[in-house]
Amino acid sequence: MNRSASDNASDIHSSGLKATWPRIRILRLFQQTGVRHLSAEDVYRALIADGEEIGLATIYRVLTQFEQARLLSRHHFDSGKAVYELNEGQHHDHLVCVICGRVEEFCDPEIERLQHQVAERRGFQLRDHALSLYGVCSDPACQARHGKPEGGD
Amino acid sequence: MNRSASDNASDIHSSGLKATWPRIRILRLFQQTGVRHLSAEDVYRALIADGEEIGLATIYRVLTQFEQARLLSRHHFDSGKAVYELNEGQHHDHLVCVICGRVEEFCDPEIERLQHQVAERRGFQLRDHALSLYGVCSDPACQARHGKPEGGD
DNA sequence: CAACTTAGTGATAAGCATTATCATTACTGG
DNA sequence: CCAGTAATGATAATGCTTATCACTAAGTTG
Ligand SMILES: [Mn+2]
Ligand SMILES: [Mn+2]
Ligand SMILES: [Zn+2]
Ligand SMILES: [Zn+2]
Repeated sequence: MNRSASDNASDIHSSGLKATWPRIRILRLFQQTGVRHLSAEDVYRALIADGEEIGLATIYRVLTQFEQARLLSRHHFDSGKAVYELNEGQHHDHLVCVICGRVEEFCDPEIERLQHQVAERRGFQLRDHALSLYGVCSDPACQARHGKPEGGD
Repeated sequence: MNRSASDNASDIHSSGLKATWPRIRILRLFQQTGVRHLSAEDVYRALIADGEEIGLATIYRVLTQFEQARLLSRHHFDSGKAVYELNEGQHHDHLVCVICGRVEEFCDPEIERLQHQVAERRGFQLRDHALSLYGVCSDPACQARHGKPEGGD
């Protein structure tokens, strides 16, 4: 389950990047299956808390490189900051709790199919899509703040 | 089809806001059915080009107020800046051309239904959702830049 | 394994969209 | 028309992200 530092180095190398210590530590952080979705700031804090001395600029640079290398994928939920997660191949979309921020993942093949159908009908060559559902999660503490059903637009 | 300044004033009043000149002009701009989806900067430029002297801060403030009043709705496509459109009641989602930026609207009741189903299964009280499809639109100029099918995440 | 070459790093400045501040202006109700 | 308060506009500040640049270290070569 846990991968070694040299495994990480290989992954980084095969993306055409030097296996530097910051990159190894950042990749390892995403592989340590804790919270899946991390912002640049989250990554920074986690590494600082772990005794590393890595600059925030490096975090941003490496996250961008890892995204281009398809090691990570990026999402923009409503928070205003980008979040990254380990790219493990299978596509999925997200449910985000508007109270506690919890993120759940789902994949609905029928929704995927219908999206392609919509694009095709309009003559669009589909490249990507973003689907996020926002609501109140099943946590009683979140439900307590009475969740009214979907409102607007 | 075209509504008068006093109609605009009524809409603004019934949202509990003073019918000021900047607000009337901003609302009118969205009602002049041209480009539906405008950023704060777009609105600013359009009004300046029309001889108005309205501050950018006012644009931002009024757009936020109009969104809260449900006169406008806001979206975050991949551009990094928020865009607003007239809220005419019926919900819809968006297809965005990654080459020319054109925005087309669609509404697929089946996708909507499946979204609710997903939320329900997870015990989420659905509040809102954002679905945007990104691709190359049917414009030959855009198609010319060979659109590969959907790639990633 | 040592010098070399160049990419990578970290501190910090800059950029960009958006929001806060505050003195001045202008709606609106009376 | 006037008072009172909300709104405006110039500008500073914020928050996230990217650019700059001197210094460091990964990888390579002999
Ligand atoms: Mn995910
Ligand atoms: Mn729209
Ligand atoms: Zn929650
Ligand atoms: Zn196009």
